[in-house]
Amino acid sequence: MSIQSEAIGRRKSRVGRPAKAEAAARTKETRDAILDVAEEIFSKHGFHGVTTREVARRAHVNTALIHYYFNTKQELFDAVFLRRAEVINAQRIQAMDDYESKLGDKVTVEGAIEAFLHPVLHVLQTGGPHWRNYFALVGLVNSSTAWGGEVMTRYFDPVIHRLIDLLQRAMPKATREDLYWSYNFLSGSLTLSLAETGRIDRLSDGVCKSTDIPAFEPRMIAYAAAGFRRVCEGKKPL
Amino acid sequence: MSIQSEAIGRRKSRVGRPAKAEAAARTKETRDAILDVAEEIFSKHGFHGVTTREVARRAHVNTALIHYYFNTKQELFDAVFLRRAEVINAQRIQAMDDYESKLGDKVTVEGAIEAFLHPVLHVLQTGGPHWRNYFALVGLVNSSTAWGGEVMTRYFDPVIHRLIDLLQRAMPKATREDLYWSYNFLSGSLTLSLAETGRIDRLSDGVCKSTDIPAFEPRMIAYAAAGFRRVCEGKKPL
DNA sequence: GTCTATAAGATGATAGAC
DNA sequence: GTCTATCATCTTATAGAC
Repeated sequence: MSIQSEAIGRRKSRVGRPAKAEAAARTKETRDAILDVAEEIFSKHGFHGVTTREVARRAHVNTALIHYYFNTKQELFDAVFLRRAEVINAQRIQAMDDYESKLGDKVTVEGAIEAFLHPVLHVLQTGGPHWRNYFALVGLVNSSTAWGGEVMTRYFDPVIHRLIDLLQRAMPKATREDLYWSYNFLSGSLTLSLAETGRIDRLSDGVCKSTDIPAFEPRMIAYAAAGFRRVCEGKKPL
Repeated sequence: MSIQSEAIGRRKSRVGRPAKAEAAARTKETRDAILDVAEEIFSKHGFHGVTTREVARRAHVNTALIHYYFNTKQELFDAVFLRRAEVINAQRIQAMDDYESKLGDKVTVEGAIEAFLHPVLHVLQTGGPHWRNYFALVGLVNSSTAWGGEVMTRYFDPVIHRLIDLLQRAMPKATREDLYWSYNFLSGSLTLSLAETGRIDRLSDGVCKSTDIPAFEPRMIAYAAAGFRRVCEGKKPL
């Protein structure tokens, strides 16, 4: 933000700078308002279930501004997806690097999975509704035949491969095939929970709440770790 | 089909019946052609990503016929979802009933999950592309915030509760909360795989194929059963 | 049951004033 | 940067002939 305004300010004399900086700040506010609204309704209704007019209306912004800032609806969608992916991916890579640095050859399946999951669950619990909307969108995209394969690959592959490498170190005899299949099960469990459809709330008649991260996290880690171990280093044949 | 044509035939004399039967058969063919096409493209692009014109075009049918047979686009979608749900749900309930009758108090976690999964995987492998499309649609709907909670509850709750009861019998000390959370993890793993997004194919660089049921089934059962046991009857605290 | 024609409205996107 | 006005097209759905 300050970098951008200084770069612009350079063209004019010093007295022009505060005004420029204010304008740049307002630009960013408008852009973010559009992104936040788009994120929310894309996560509920998918790409085709959202109109640029609806985004504009809810962001209290003129329809033409959507195209001024993002050109097309598709590019708006991509911008929504990318914005938080960059942030969370860096955190997850960092968490896994830190964990491996600390444990070395003593990395465990539980530890690896926790390092992989925790940044997501932490921001879900403390990051406010925007992050909840974002991860609901990730959950939806991940299960979509038209988008899931390509988009998820584009944005999330490096993080996944970091996890697979860690797990391979925890289970040196595991085959790549077993690791990838198991990861697919983990991914499904995680993204369905992120989608927060309220399904488990209805199914359990209120016993479980889809937004209850403290109930979710330890169970998710225990369930996935036990599953990985059984598939990747099980004594009995499958 | 034969029941329907006889019911219609009753109104006219015997000579009218062959013609009536033929007309009824053609009606059913047209209806099914529309449903099959709708199923295919709904599963790829979701409710809003499909137009009734596109369904009509691909089914080689006039646009007005969509509305003649199904009234609205929403009712067409519901008909697509219901058609195979009835078939597969009956099979799954039957498989779990048979399993419990045979094993009685000796039901196992693996056995219960297999009875729950196998009818789905069997029809996926032997039922042709229509069933693949159908389950991809179920996977998409299950992760959708707008549809997932309500629609899945409406169509699939009885089957799930039958599984939970079986698992409770296999693990008498398990709490409802642990059972429902674990089921949610199983559900995510299953529906992501059903969605067949090609994600695992890309991620594993071809080592795993999302359509490879014989590779999927034993791993899925082993992974889920180990997860359930760990969460629902784990000795160590989570 | 199947067709043509069309209503009635929404949609993504742009041009051009300010 | 933000607005108004508008284009060209597509959408669901229906009326009415055959």
